[in-house]
Amino acid sequence: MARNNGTDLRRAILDVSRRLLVEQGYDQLSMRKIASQVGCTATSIYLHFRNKDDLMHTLIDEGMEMLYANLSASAEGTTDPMERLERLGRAYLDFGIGNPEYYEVMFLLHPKHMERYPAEKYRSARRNLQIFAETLGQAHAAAVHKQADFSPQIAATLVWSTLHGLVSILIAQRVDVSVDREALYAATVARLSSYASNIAGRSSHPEGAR
Amino acid sequence: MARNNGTDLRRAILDVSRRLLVEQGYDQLSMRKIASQVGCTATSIYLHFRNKDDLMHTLIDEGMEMLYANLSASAEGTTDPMERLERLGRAYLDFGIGNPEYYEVMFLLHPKHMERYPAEKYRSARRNLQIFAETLGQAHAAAVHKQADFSPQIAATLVWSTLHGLVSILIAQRVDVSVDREALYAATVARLSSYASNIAGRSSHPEGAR
Amino acid sequence: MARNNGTDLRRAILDVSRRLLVEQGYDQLSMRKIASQVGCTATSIYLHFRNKDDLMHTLIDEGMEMLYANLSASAEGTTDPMERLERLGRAYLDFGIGNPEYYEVMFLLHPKHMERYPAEKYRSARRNLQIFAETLGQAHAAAVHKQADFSPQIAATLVWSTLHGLVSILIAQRVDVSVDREALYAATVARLSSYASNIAGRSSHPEGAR
Amino acid sequence: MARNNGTDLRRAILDVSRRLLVEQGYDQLSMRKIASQVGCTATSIYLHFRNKDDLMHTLIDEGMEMLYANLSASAEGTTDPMERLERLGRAYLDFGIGNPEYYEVMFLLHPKHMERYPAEKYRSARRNLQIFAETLGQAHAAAVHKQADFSPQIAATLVWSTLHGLVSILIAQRVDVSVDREALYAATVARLSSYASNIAGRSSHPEGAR
DNA sequence: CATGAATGAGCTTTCATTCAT
DNA sequence: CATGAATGAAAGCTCATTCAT
Repeated sequence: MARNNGTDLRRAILDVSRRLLVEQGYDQLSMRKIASQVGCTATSIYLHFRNKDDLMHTLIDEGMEMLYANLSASAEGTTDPMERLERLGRAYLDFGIGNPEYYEVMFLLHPKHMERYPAEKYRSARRNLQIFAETLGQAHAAAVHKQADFSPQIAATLVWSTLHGLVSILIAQRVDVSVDREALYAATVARLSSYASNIAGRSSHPEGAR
Repeated sequence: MARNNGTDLRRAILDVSRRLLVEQGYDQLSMRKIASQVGCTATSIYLHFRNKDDLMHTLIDEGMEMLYANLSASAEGTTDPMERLERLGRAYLDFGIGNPEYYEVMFLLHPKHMERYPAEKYRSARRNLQIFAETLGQAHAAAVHKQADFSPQIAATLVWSTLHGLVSILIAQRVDVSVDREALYAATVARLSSYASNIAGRSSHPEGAR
Repeated sequence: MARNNGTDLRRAILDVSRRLLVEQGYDQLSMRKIASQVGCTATSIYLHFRNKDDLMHTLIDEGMEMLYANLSASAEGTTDPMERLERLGRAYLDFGIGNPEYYEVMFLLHPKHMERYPAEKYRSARRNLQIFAETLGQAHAAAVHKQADFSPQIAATLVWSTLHGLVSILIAQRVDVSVDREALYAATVARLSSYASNIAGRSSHPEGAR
Repeated sequence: MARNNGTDLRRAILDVSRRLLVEQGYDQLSMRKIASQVGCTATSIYLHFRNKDDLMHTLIDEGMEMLYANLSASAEGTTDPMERLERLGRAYLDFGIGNPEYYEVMFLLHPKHMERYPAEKYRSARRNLQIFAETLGQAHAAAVHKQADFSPQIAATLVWSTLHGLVSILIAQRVDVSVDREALYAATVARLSSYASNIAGRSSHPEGAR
């Protein structure tokens, strides 16, 4: 109630918005509700954000940061590319499943709903993709002298697509309850390595196999 | 304005709804907008659909039927499980990319937005999943006498998750324009076979294993 | 479903309307609902009633008839004016409490809601009032040679007002649950005789008696 | 259009609502109509009242306060219970006839139409009933050492029922124009004392008391 | 920096009623 | 005698946003 300054209010608005988003979903989120939870007037929000879109964009940016932080942390302390990759995969899945409504705004919300969000901003996802790409590149480098089937960028996109596929069918509650979540998790993460393999060509199974 | 009969109007409402859905997104879709595009009154829609949910559900049902038809047709004339699997995969991707409007209601819409849609209806997706599961099972049978890492049901879910992942990041326009779509397609479809492999254990990479 | 002729349909509409009225109240009553319960189209109702008001008026008329029948029956077989009066009172209360929604349309509905109901029609209540007035007159005659404080018409209106007062506070659920209904009933009915007394002047507290 | 402050608007909304209520009846009363009469937008009403019910409840509360004030004032300066009772009766009738709009929401509206009005609130009528009960109790005390036929609470309810009966048939315009209003008034008020008598047993018919 | 008041557009849904058949 | 299709009006309510203070 007593607030020091405007920065605090901005912070409070963002925190409340994120919480409401996570708790109630995007289309339950209104300026009025945010204001009432923050303890200010709806009008005050406009002092800190140009409009609702601006607020959402800031939220998305923060979400991307959070995800990036999670991914970075998950990979720390490991240099083995394959282990890194699996850890990154787990971290991504954990983030998505753990913050479903947030994830929804970040990745599932139709751009048409967020018309004024500058297209390039969505590509802040790119940095999150980059961390995968780098790891895949390392795996490629480790396996050496083999031709790639596709570029690291494509490999990273495929990794993402795979992870995103799992996250989103889980979020959307489309998976039959009888299916074991952990099995899906484990299998999905385990398969990520094969994308690295493909960059490196079949050679990454090879020496041992032969 | 002049319309032959009620069936036409019903059809027109469904078509317009789909179009608006993909053009403007779910929460921009209103009975009024539909009506205005169709060229009738909002009230008239209620002559054909009990309410907005009913309209959506019909859309979902139609989509599920279409998808099923596509999948069935794609697999016809092939008995080789691996080829079947790839064809199914292609068909799924084609459907999703080619009918983003349908796909959006069918798989991207959060159930929270469609509260009154009977849970069991979402499982009409199950039939579409089943067709994958059967094919995976055939592959398993073909590769014989090896333990499965996971059940056909899980394998099918993973296949779906993989396909859905690609479809939805494409629909949501989250993929960098510089990335080659066909490469993503090809790589994704090519990987589906590995799910069959895993059901059959590593033996399906036969030569080295033996 | 199979219906003989139009008279039957008219009858069915009225019966269903009355039932719906009793069960769900006036403002839940719509032409559509009636039609659906009757098993015909809303349009068909208009073949038998000019509009909703016309239907309601017919219903009110029937209600008045019912009430009149109840009152008549209740008084049969008694010639003692005082006993007749009490029986009439009971019958009125029973009708009102037993058909609250019906009673509401008949006596509580603001004329503004039923604008086109010819004012004189409301006075079909008059016949119901008349039966009270007659009984009060008989009591007057029995007590003889005393001046009346007010006319039988006024006495009847007062009787009605008293009964209506009780019925309507009960219907409107304004009476505290701790109050014994039967005590209210009994006291109200018992007091009706005093209206007769007043017509007959104080003499009916028979000076001769004391 | 130009308005000093929000209190004025709130007041205006309440006043207009009452007027429209009596002019057109409850179910013709809409937020839009109120707004248009007040000269503001329908939305503005929601700045002062949570919803339509809230508006109605405020109206009821105001009415109850007014009635209580009138009753209190009417009885001031008299200690004789019988005179007090008659004055209270007059005051009640005057209020009802004089403020049919208030009276309608307060006592004629079926709770079904006002679903969300907390049941206990309707019992704010209790305070108004209490003032009758006390006066009846005083009469009982004055007449002493006689058994009551019924409790003061029942007596008060009967008094109310009697008064309400008259008010509501008058408001609903169900009384034949040829009937003299003042006669109804006078007779009704005069009869109230008999309720006190009954509490006190027949002893209040003085001959026994003497 | 913040607010209270107000707005206009929009929402889904229900209604009584009409008209061509 | 009955229908299916359609309508225009209206309902209660929520929304993002603005403006004067």
